Amino acid sequence: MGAQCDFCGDQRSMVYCRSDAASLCLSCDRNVHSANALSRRHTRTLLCDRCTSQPAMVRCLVENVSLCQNCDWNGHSAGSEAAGHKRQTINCYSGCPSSAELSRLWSFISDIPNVAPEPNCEQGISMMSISDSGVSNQDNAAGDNSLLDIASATLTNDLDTCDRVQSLEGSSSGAGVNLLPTASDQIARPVDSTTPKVPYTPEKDMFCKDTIYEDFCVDDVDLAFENYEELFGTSHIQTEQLFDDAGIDSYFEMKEAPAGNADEQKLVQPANSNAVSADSGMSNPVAKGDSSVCIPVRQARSSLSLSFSGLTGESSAGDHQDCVVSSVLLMGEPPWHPPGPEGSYPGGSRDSALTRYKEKKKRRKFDKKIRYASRKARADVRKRVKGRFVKAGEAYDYDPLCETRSY
DNA sequence: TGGGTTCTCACGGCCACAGCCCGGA
DNA sequence: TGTCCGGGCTGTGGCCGTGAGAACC
Repeated sequence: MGAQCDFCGDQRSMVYCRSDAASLCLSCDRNVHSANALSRRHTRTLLCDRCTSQPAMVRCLVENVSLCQNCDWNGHSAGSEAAGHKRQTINCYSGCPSSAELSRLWSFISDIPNVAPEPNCEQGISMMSISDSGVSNQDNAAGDNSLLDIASATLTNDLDTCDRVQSLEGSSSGAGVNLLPTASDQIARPVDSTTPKVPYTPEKDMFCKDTIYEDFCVDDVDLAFENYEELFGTSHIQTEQLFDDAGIDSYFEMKEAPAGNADEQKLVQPANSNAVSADSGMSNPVAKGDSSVCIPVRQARSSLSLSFSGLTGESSAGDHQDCVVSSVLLMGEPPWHPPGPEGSYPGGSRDSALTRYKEKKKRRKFDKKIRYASRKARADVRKRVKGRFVKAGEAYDYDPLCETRSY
């Protein structure tokens, strides 16, 4: 480390905020991200110990350093001495966690500075959400129905996932490149503050212990799907196209197909693209509690890579590293898929599901990519008259902040 | 079956202004 | 060659007007 905090310029920076593209010390992190509800939603993670400029994705347990994707790959490439180093993924968080909470989140960090609770951040840890992608010290409270838990569970039910984990443990490039855990399915997955905290059992993720899918809650998934949209910018356009290509109806038709084995389901899937096959992964019965049927992770992964191909040059490595999509695509069920035995639609619920989907799609702006978050933030709070911006200090009929009128 | 009316939806323009971009000093 | 300055341009969200298409009579 050694980089100074971008905010105060005084303290050593420790965390990286992708939304702000800033390295911050913990104190400034709390100050900056307790300012308002929007800033509290920024997901942060540790700073890479090696380059001190990128968000860390994994923790090398041997070298005891946090590494970003590039440094990880560079340092643990096949053939290198460190290729076999055991690594753990590093959690993201949002909200305003205290130093104690961060200590629990990052147990491997011994020198977390003490940070006083932020009075503006009334909920503390309850406000905080942890993006669990591999490591946490929290016990896995059974029944905590978190999306990420489900995502992890989905992975852990797949033998391929074991391969994946092993590949993470071993070489990060070269011969193992095909099995290389993409940023999308390997690393920290930010979660909106509204998403429940994620309990975690390290053994579960790292060693593919059995996991069950009880308490799968569609509401959680809905939340996550919103997050996915919110966080993903461009790449979700692919997702829309994905649905558009196959058509949402085709998806529901697929879901209504006789609940046979996976092969039968494959037969009724639209087979026009790999992207659609990602859908097939999403419709996999894994989340129904059938641990005997697993998502073909390699298939899903290849689909993921297609999805990510939509990232433009403007997308930073961090965009890849956010990879909420992994949570969504790998979690076994589409976000609007209702819970219930066999995942079937009771009479009439198909229409409601379709309606919900359409409403969500309507709310979304798939074709819009925010290029300048600062401008968006300003526009979000700018006063208007009949939708038009007004000069500062002039009469307005709409204030996004308080929805009051000046006259 | 064709014409008229109504409704829904999509799209673009408008507004202010911070910050980006780029040319010139 | 690098830095600074200033002017022009860009992009942001909500509302409204307009046109296209669907639905109905």
